[in-house]
Amino acid sequence: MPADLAAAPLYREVKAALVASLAAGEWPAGEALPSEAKLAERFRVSIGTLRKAVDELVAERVLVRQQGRGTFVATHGPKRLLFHFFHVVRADGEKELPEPALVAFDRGRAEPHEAGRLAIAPGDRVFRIRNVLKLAGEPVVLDTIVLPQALFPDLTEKIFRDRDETIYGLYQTRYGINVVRAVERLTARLADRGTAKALGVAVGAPLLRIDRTALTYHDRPVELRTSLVNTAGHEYLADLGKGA
Amino acid sequence: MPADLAAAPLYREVKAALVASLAAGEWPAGEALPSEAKLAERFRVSIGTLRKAVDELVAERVLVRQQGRGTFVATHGPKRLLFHFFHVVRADGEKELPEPALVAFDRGRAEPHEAGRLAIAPGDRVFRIRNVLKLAGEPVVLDTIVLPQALFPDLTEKIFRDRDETIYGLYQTRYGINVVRAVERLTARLADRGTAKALGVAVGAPLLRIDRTALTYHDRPVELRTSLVNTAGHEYLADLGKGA
DNA sequence: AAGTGGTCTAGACCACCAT
DNA sequence: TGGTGGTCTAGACCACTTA
Repeated sequence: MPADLAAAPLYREVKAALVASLAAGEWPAGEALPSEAKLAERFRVSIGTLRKAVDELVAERVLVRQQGRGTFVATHGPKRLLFHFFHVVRADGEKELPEPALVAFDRGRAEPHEAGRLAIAPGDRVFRIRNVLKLAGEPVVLDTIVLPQALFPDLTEKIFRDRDETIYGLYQTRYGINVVRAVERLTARLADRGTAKALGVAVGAPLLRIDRTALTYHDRPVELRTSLVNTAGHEYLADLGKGA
Repeated sequence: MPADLAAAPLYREVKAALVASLAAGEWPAGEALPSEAKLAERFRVSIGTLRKAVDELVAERVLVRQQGRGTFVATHGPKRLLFHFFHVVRADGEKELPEPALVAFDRGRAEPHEAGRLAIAPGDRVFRIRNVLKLAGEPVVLDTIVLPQALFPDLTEKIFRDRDETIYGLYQTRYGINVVRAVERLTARLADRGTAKALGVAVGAPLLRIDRTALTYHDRPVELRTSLVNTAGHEYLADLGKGA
């Protein structure tokens, strides 16, 4: 009997099954998965094969292993934010946790270009949230977040403002939406009046613009974010070739 | 007998030994390494352990495996350039190979800030090379490359201009210098007169500035490159969370 | 057909954590 | 002490390339 033409290796099937369970919320954020021995039994594979599947999810930072304790769904704490989702650092290279201040929280409709990137229909309801991020007390980044209301049904300004965790942490713990990846597109722009005022720069000053699409399992988009960064004293740090 | 406090796993030692051999040029660019069975024998480890070491080097794109053929030192061809070291894409997302045009080739001395990043002494001899990169026939990027002369002893304008491969390919094949990683720092700047002319934009137009340090084995810096990008029709694409 | 990397398994032992 | 992940090994078999 000929082999399947596009037969995926067993460990990929196991990985896909794990991702399906994760996407279904079988193991909530921070929860321990069953032990590797039990998972291997459940999928009827050897422990080596199971480990290879988990290895890949650990490399993608979806899962976290802790020797002696178990394997966990990675949580969105300050460390993960700083190391993997916030690349603006001081010009001297020092990393610093941004301090967000809510500027506006509105409801609206998705523009066509937003709808395309969010995989929703133009005109669908969205939240528009605006934040100023301070670094060392100085406003450096102006963020505009666009969220499909369908994914965050009961979100309110109060909930957003009173969260005691990171923004992606809120998505994860309250809405079961786990951001696992993001794609960023960077361009240079000139500051308009509103932005100049918010960031304390001159109109026409050069700004770094970051257009981010945040994705959950299966590369489903869940958030759009535009960041305007004053790079007078900060820069965007990218590391190529480590596995990116 | 107590275990070593900071004992590295065997496969890490094997990996370090492989990197040492690579850095020493034991297997030149594009050459096949000995088979996994032979390498396992050489390091006196099981094939599984040897494979784990090679796995990591493959993930870092230092080595390339080809089933049925062997394991090779990764070469710097157009594909590797496009996928891992050149992140400027058209605004519609299409990737395109840049076409470089040499603008200037000079010898000079390292400025203090350059010396720091290149791990050489201020005043050491360097090459300064300026390129304009065209995309779809239009000038989009102005590159300034700084190279320590000590690492590229016989480099001349003619050699640089007449190469029939990528720039990193030239470093690799002619000088045995294999760029395996790069760190990029991005900021927004306004175009000065010279840059505006080279890129065909107005003085004061916003440009994306990329400061890259290219590294070889053991994170030794080998090249500094400053790119000024006209992001009117292009953008810098970064993928977070895939392993970056 | 011979040689290479790719997958899968089974089991032993170690290091770490909770109790 | 028992359970967890981490390492290392040995071997079988498969898929692919080259000649």
